[in-house]
Amino acid sequence: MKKEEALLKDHISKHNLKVTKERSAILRAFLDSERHITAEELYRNMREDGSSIGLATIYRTLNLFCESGLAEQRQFGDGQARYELTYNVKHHDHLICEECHRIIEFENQEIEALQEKVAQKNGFKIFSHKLELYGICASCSAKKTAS
Amino acid sequence: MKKEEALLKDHISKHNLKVTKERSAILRAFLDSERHITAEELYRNMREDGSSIGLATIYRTLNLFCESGLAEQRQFGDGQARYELTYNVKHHDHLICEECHRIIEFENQEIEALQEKVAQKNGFKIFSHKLELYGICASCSAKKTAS
DNA sequence: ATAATTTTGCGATTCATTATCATAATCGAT
DNA sequence: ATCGATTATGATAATGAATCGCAAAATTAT
Repeated sequence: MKKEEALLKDHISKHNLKVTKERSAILRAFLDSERHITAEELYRNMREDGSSIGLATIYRTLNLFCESGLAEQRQFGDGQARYELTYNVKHHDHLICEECHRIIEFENQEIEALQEKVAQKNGFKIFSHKLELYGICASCSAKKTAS
Repeated sequence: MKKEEALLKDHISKHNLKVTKERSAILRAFLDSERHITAEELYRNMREDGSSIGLATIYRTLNLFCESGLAEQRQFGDGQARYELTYNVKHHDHLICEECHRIIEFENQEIEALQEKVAQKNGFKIFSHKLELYGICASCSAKKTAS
């Protein structure tokens, strides 16, 4: 059993929930899918593979993944929530190309440390943060100057 | 005439738009209101003061403010867009208390510089960024440990 | 003032997400 | 394995924020 599956089952048993074939199937599909997927995209992917799981269940299950600590929900400003596996994944932030919508992950320990400093100065204890850099990537930039 | 009003009128005349009493009233109310206001809040504030301007017009006008460079729209993850005066206001980021929803603004030049460095390393040109620190403020923290 | 154009308010509409509810599946105890 | 209690599911309705369409009203250039 994969450790992601074990984590989910642990959360399920601790909260009097139930292991269902739908939840197992959605977890498998989620782990297989590209990062930063939306509920709709995951729904369509699974339908194409013959699944008959409903969209509401996808939403419910993705929320369950977030509650269990497997995943996190992100809002990149396009109106749809995106879900990302975060269990056993190093923390990182995002660079987003507004042209081709490519998402690059990065981590920067110096920035994290400075954030802590800012929080401390303001008497805050940080639980989470969101750092997103929006711009244009090298290849889109090249395409633009070419045209 | 305030410089905010002048900026808006400049944008209006450059785009063959029209100065209306609604737009002027919304601008006045917006400048008077607390920062990070939602369209609904601004709508309710104005209604309470006897305005009969419709909600759709508030939305349209706040978008106009953003297009004119007066304001910016922000998403703090509670599902409603918030609007903030940014014209003639120094750039800053946000600390958000998840307990009392207080929003503190801060600026940190070191972090900004590091962001540029990250972008450069990845071949990106940054247009904008979003840095939000979510946590609990000192007074809420004190209340919690007291109870 | 007139005509051309833009704006407004209202209600209808969209879109993502959640709630409802009847039926089905799961799980622990027998 | 079966039963009973509880939770999960799928379909659809409902929600809430934001936008759209349209007829009527307001604005601007002439």
